[in-house]
Amino acid sequence: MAGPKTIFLIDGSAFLYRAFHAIRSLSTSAGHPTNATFGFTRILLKLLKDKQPDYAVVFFDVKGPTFRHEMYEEYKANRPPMPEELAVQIPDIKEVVAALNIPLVQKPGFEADDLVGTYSRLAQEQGFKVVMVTGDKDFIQLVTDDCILWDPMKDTVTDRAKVKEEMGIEPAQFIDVLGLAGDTSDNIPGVKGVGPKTAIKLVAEFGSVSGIYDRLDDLKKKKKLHENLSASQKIVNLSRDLATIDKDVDVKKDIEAFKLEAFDTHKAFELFQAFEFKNLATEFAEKADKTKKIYKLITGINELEKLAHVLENKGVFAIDTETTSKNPTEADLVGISFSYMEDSGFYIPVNHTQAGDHEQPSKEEILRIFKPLLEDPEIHKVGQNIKYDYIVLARYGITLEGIAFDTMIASHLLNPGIRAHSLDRIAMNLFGYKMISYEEVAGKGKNQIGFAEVPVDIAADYAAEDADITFMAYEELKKQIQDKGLMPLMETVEVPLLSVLARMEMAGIRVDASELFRMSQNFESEMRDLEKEIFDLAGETFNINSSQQLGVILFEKLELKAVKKTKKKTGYSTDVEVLTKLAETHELPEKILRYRTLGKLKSTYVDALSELVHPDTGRIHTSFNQTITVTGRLSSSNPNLQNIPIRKPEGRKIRRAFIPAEGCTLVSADYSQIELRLLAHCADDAILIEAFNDGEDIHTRTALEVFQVLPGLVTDELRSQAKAINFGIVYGMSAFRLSKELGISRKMAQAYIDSYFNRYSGVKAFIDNTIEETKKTCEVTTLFGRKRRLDDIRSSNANLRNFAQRAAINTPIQGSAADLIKMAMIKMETALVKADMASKMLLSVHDEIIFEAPDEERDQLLALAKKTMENVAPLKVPLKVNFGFGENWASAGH
DNA sequence: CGTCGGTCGTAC
DNA sequence: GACGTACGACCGACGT
Repeated sequence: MAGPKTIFLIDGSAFLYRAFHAIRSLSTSAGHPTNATFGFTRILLKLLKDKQPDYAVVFFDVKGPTFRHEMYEEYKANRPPMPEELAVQIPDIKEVVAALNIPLVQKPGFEADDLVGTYSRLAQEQGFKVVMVTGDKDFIQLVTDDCILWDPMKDTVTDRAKVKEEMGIEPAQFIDVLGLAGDTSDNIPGVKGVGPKTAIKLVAEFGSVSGIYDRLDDLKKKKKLHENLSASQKIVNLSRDLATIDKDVDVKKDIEAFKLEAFDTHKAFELFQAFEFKNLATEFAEKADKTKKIYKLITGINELEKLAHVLENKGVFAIDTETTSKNPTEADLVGISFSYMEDSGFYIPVNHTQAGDHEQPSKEEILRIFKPLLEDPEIHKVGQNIKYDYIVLARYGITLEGIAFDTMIASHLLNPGIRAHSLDRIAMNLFGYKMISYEEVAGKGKNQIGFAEVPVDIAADYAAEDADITFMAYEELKKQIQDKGLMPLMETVEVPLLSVLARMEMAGIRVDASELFRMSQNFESEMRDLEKEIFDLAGETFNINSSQQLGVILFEKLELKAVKKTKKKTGYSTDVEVLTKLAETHELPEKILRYRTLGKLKSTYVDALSELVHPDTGRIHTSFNQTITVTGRLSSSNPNLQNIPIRKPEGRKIRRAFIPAEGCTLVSADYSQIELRLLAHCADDAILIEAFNDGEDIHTRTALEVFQVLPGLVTDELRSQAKAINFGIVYGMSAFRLSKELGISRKMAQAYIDSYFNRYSGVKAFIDNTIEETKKTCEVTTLFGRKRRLDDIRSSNANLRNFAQRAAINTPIQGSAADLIKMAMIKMETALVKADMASKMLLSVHDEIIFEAPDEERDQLLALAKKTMENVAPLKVPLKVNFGFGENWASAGH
């Protein structure tokens, strides 16, 4: 770049305050304030990005008296001390400045202003152009032809021409203006009745303070002003001196020292991550130093055998498969990668179409070499979502044994509250490492190619990196899991479960495709009829699926009384509750309700299920996800088989399409009242425990307790109300909700709740204790050591706090139930193998396990499951399992 | 043509 | 405001 060099002199102290006040509140999850740090960082980055300076320096004040205090005792005496919230951020801000490699200068006894003044002079003397970065008008006095003032927050520039034009004075004369006007914020007195405007006028006319006093008589006509000026000559001179920025501070004179260097990106990344500036952290995450990483493509038979041998000797390694599909049940192997030490990885192409000059050993050859290794339980494997690799390898006749750790599961156990457990995110969080993205190797959008089409050399780096990072993450996450006491849960529950789930997913469940097809046709025809009736009633056609359009029809065209708004207040609510109410006054809402029911069943279930029937197996293979829920429950997707309808007859019919293989029966085993039993156990509640120990009907018992009726006088109605209360307790229900649920007054609902807690005093104490304890640690724990952070329990926002309190009650109950059924699944799997049975576990629906048993094994399975499931863990109350079986899922229910 | 928030409805 | 945990279809606004 031609022309003189430019230096930016940054008034750090002023920006501290401005940033602090500009952003009202921002803090880390641990509560450390970060608002000033964030604001300051943003200003700095904006400066660096927009102006691309070659030279810059930040100045700060130093705490303590300055030479101005010596001149004037009252200097800044009216300033309150720096707020504690801001003071604690100053070290943070200095760290940011250091990480961005911006020189920082401060000097005891001087303010940032004086350093700016001094360096602006020095820089100009050394041939620099100067930009003073500040919002403070006092600096106008320093403006020259080579020194301007820039306010980055307002993006305004003040140069000599502007000062002359707007004030009619030279910048240096601004000192006299300040002397006359004073500065209330610095507690510098000026002339009474003289503000900036008058001061500027006076200086413009008389040239300076001394000029004014030389010709004071010229102002005789303005009596008051004359009087005030004469009375304060001493003060004006003092104020003028105080406002004069020192340009002769004794400092190092070398401006070249302020030449900027590259950021310390890694340090900046770590700081931004610690401060929880997520976007900035991502921005600063390094395209890490990949030069030290050694990734090798392995193709020759000798090399393959050598690698297998090394892996065997290491005893633990990371494995990752590359395939043709995200769905493991239909994924063909494209390559396999391994890593057994940091910064190293190996890729074995198995089935690439773009092999280049590389020989590709045959699939058979590779599998022959690696199969013994992969099936050896003594050789430990770690992976990222290794359930996927398990299923893929199983399709090639390899049963992955010795699975020791899964980084995705570890990440979730450590932090179930977030959903991002991809290896990319883990690498970013643990190492600040940006991995090669899939788009980078395979393109994106419609241009994206399959992994098999990615050239082998490129694929090798991508795939080997996956294994490498997985191994590195394993070593780090293993420590964290140990530190947090989560290893027992990991080793005895989650890791053993993963292969159980893999086998369940592979098994799938058979569906009667023709039955689904029939249902789809029937729904469609009824929906067509309904559609016609709806349009007739509405007097026009519209999209029935659009609640927005429906709202307009109902509440504007037909002028039905709107019952409520939608949650986010974006429009009229048209949900079941509203439409049911409206159905009393108009025919249309009922038709809509029916249309909705059918549409839901058709699109979400019948049609979606048909789409997902596996071409080879004729069965549906869901995914059971271990790393989604905050409580530790499993979730199911593609399709979700955990929300197949059951409550209403027409929906329940869908279960008839789920059928056993030829010669088999579907068996359903569900834990009875598992959450209430866990509540009894956790709360140690005498009545609940007694009721379960005596095998009572728990809802009837609650009716007895809450409504204080005699045994034998509990009607169905009372039992059903008690059931609602029992459910509500586990969820932390309010009187409002219970009153709506039961159609009673809020007062009455509250009375029921009071009565419940009066009788079940153990439950009451448990709830109170749990909330108190959670406040201390911000963490809840299940019976088996699963943890969930609930920082909001300390929130000043009542909404967030109440939510956290309800979660604090529900999570130990729901989560312990999840732990229990997971353990039951593992034990069932082992028991089935041990008994050498052909029965298979197919599904798990929170408190229920679905099996497929050969007809002749059915009774054996019932006995085995009863024994295994009911004895999965000793509690203060017995566990009870109910069974059902039949020729489809509907009849296997109870 | 994808993404994303909003609404609604299904399960335990 | 107002009951915990999920998945997913559909709409419509918005950005490419």
